[in-house]
Amino acid sequence: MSGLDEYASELEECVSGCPVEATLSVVGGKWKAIILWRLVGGTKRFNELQRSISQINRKMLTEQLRELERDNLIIRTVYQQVPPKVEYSLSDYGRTFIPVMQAMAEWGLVHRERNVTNKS
Amino acid sequence: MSGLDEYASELEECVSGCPVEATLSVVGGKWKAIILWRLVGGTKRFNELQRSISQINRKMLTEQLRELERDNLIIRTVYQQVPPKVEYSLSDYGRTFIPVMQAMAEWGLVHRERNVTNKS
DNA sequence: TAACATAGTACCCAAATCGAAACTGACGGA
DNA sequence: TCCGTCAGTTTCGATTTGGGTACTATGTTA
Repeated sequence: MSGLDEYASELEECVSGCPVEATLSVVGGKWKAIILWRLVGGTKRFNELQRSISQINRKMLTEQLRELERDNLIIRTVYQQVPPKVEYSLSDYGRTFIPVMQAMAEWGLVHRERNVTNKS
Repeated sequence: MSGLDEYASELEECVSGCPVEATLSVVGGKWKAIILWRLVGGTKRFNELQRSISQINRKMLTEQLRELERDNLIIRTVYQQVPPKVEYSLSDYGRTFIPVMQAMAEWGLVHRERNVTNKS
């Protein structure tokens, strides 16, 4: 209990803004965490990403990638070729987000199981 | 590296839907994680929550709380009093989400520090 | 000569989300 | 009688997000 309380006092205080809110301001929204999670598996090309995230369209994917690049979470590499080739990968900073995504993914698995066995 | 790869193969596969996406479907959006994080500190009344999340208005808070209750993450307790008293607290299931929030909060702290020291 | 591929951009419209403000209801106090 | 409290609901408008279609470049392939 006291361990959790320490966390609470350290992390919960929202004087200079809630830290959870700070995280959401960068990786919130419908797509960013999903995109980053795809990149954990390694460098991906634009169309590769789009195909692996079935519901996203080009415009959305472009926008989200641009914002992630602006916030230094991913690196965009353009190869001067025809047809074009652009690769996206996690930056070192982006990789610091992997533990958060792992926590989310694990919880998501359990959540899905729970919703299969216990439909309430 | 292989430890991470195991995670990747287990968690990244999105055949039955990406687990990160599954998590976002329940606690995604602008407010839910923030509300849940407030409740880690213990039971809160409606107005207490509203005051502690300065940017949220009553309508949004009501909606988000209703959805969190519907998904069994929080418990709503109504006291038959005038003026009304309604308390919100994390359910056992909601508490399983604490590690994810902790990961988010920790990353948020580091992110903020980074943005203070390195304004790029 | 036409089609195909990639990684976009531009434009325009629809839908979901967000938010400010007013309203509610029942009781206690001035 | 009017005001304040709490926990909302209702209404309406604004903002954000999402998405379809067409268009771009250019080298390779049929």
